[in-house]
Amino acid sequence: MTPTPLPRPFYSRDPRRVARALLGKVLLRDDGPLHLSARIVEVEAYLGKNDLAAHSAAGNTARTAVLFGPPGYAYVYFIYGNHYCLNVSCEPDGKPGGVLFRALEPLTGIDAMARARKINLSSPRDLRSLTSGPGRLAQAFGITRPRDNGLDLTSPSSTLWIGEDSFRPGKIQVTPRIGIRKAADHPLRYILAASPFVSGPKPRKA
DNA sequence: ATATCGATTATCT
DNA sequence: GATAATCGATATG
Repeated sequence: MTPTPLPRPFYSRDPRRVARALLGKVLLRDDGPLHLSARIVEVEAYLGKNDLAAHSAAGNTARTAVLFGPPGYAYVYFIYGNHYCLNVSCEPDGKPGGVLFRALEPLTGIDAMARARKINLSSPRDLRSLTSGPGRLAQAFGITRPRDNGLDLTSPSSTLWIGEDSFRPGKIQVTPRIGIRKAADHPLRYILAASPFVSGPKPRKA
């Protein structure tokens, strides 16, 4: 079943509400013959105000302009000299805010994702390593700043967009955000508690 | 199993 | 000049 796109008003609100609502939705790459899709299982909210960890805290610059623009657009940044990470802009035009995609569950195009990640899928059989982590999922989807920053994620005619199908998420868990030094104590990370594709060490039985 | 570290560059101070 | 919304490799228990 093909997902239907999420409209712009979906993103035109507080990033915490967008983050929660995005869990269980689907990220799609449609680029010529390439068709990838994966379910969103882990996200983080970055607030426009009172959030020192957000890139928008440095003001509206060439780098962060998308975060200050209208909602529903891709903000892609480059970090640690190695990795791209994907966000979607939130809040109405003029107000910053965004949601970072931290982990996905691969649905279709798994072989192409493995190729993009340079992972041999046969022996470790570890689907988690494809899209579990913000840098990993960006690599699996071929997301870069030059290609994808500023794309409209509400339009299926974009090569990258977000849709919903009939999936209904189970229990949602909220934790502190990962990998930040500033404002590390706020509970702004949202995960599907039942998903084995959440980033971090492999879940272990109690 | 956890801990530490190098990679490599855009951005900000 | 220092730091960063990370990852993968290596070292150590």
